[in-house]
Formats: sequence, C-alpha cells, structure tokens
Amino acid sequence: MYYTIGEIAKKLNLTTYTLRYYDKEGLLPFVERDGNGIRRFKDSDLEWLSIIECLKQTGMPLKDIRVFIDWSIQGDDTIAQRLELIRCQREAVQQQIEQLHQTLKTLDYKCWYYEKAKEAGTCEIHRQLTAKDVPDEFHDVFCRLHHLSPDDAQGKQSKAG
Amino acid sequence: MYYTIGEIAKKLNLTTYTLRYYDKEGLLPFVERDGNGIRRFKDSDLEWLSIIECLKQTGMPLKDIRVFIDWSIQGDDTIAQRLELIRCQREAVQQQIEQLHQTLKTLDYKCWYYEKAKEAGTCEIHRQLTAKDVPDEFHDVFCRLHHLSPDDAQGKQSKAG
DNA sequence: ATACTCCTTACAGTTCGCTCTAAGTCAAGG
DNA sequence: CCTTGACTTAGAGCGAACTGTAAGGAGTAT
Repeated sequence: MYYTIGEIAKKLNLTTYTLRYYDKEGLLPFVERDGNGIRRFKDSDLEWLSIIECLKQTGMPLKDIRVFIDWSIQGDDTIAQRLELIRCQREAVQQQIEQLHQTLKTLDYKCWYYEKAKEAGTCEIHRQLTAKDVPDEFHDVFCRLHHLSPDDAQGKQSKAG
Repeated sequence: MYYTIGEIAKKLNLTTYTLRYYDKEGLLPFVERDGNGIRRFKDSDLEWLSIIECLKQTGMPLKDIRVFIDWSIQGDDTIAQRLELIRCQREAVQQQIEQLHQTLKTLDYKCWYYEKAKEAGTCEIHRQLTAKDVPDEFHDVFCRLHHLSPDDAQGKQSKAG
C-alpha cells in the first residue's frame, strides 16, 4: 500500500511543504519514487515519521535527527550509538518534565495571586500580604520569584506583575 | 539597590544583547534610566524577569508576553484578563507535560528495542519478535508507532529505525 | 482539447529569537 | 590627557524551521 505526499500530510497533520523540506534535509532517505519521480510512502515510512516526530518532541534539531536516520540506514554497526542517543534524549525529556513542573507551580502561585487581587479589586492587596499569608505550597515559588533564600522571606511584598 | 544590565545578565545567565532585545520588544517598560540613559535594574525588576522567564518556559512568544506586561502596567482594570491568561498557560503546560510523558514512553520503547538489538548484534531480531514478545508496557507505544488499532497488533514487525 | 488536480523542483520569503557590529558616551584610573 | 571598560543606539546578520511561489509535468474528467 502506497501513499502520496498529500495523503501522508493529511494523515500526520503536516503540510506537503514540511514533508518536502524534511526530504530535502535528508530526513526521508527511505521514501521511494515512481517512474515520474513522485514520492511513494509506505506503511513503514509512517513508522519512520513517527520516530522523527518523537525526536522532534524532545527538542532535537532536524540536523541531529538526520544523524540518527543516517545511522539507522547504515545498519547494525551503529546500534550502540543509536541506543546511546535515545538514552540521552530520554534524560533530556525527563529534565524538561521537571522544568515544566516548576513552571506549573509558578503559574499556580500566579493564579492564586490574581485570584486574591480579583477578590480585593486591586493588586495592592499584596502589599498587605506577606510571606506568612502565602499558602505553604507557594513558599518556595515565592522565594524563587523574589530571588530570596528560602528562610528569608518574612516581610517581602510583591511589586511586579 | 540598583544593578547594571551586565550584572543582571550575569545573575540570570542571559547576555546583555538579549536583555536589550527584550527591552526593544517592550518587555521591560519598568526598567528605569539614570541621567545618562543607562538602565538601572531594581530588585522588583528581577521579579518581573522571573515572570517573563516563566512565561517563556510555557512556550509563549515574546509578543504575547509583552501583552501581559502591558496589562500589568495598565493596572487593576486588567486583573481578570491576566488571571485568564495565566490559567490558559497553565492548561497549556499541563498538556505539554502529558505530551512529554508520551514521548518518554516512546523513548523507553526504543531503548528496549535497541537493547534487544544490541544483545542480538542485529536489528533483524525484531523481524522474529512480534507484538506478543513486546513487553506489555510498550503495547500501546508499539501500536502508535505502527499506526495500528490497539487490538490489531499480533504479527506486526518493525522495519524502521 | 482543455481544464483540473495533484505532483515535481528550485528558490525566495517569513518569523522568531537572538547575536553581533559600528559608532559613540561616560566615569574611573594611571 | 589618555586609555580602559562598561554602557548606549541603530541596524545588520544569523540559524532554525518552515512557508510560499513559479514553472512545469502527468493523469483524469468532460
């Protein structure tokens, strides 16, 4: 079963521009052509594209993804390198998740901040509130935002945002 | 206590170029100048910059962060909008975390795939292996990668990567 | 025949987020 | 007085990842 570039684009929610761009960048060396030079995508190409998509999600630049593809095409001699690369990206993703949890906590604090301000009708309310009025769960976020050491937050007030 | 742009750059691990660029883009309207036009950063500006950093981490483009800053400068009339925006970014971050967990699972599968291949000395091993040889935890990843419905994975073999 | 649609290539243009250069100002130190 | 070094601006340049255009070809529909 073969697919045209347009069908694949639709299936994967990409544009044909993007797919041709990937091909030009050497990410799709596995895609065959018919007698007229028209790309014929196979089911196994969809698998390749899923892997490319996965690596893109890790934040890997296209030229590095290309290296991985090249290794894969090269064959069994590069298995160890490919394993190493995947493990490395795994680590990177774990760190990104951790980072996003931090970001989420900061946004939670900001939600609380603006909910309080909305109740009061003014951000001025946070001049009265000090660290001890801030819910415990936001204590460390509060300190991070104010560039304070965690035990040095008694009387601090928010002036920004 | 005032800081120069160079001191702030060092403190936040940015370049002075970046900070001036942010200023040019309207992200730092709160930064004061001395008589010679030199930027004087205050402690509360560090708090602003932390918030900018947080929003950047959510993937928000600088021009949208600028909107948030503008609202903040405008004052209490925009509290509801700001709350809305923060809640929206919170949602976005939760989705990103979910997405990264998917990506992590895919990488875990790929680790397993290459560990098996490394043991065997060849990726050919995965031609023998079928869905029932794939550990249960990877079943759904396996199906996703092969664009299969989850109950239709009996005899499928990997050809890519 | 001719219109339509989908494909092809080559290459130009766009957006984002910096990154750097050039030319100049100012304050401190020898 | 002169150099050094950190600051200023305007504006050019860059790399990544698309995004779009122009010109053309093949296959089908009327």
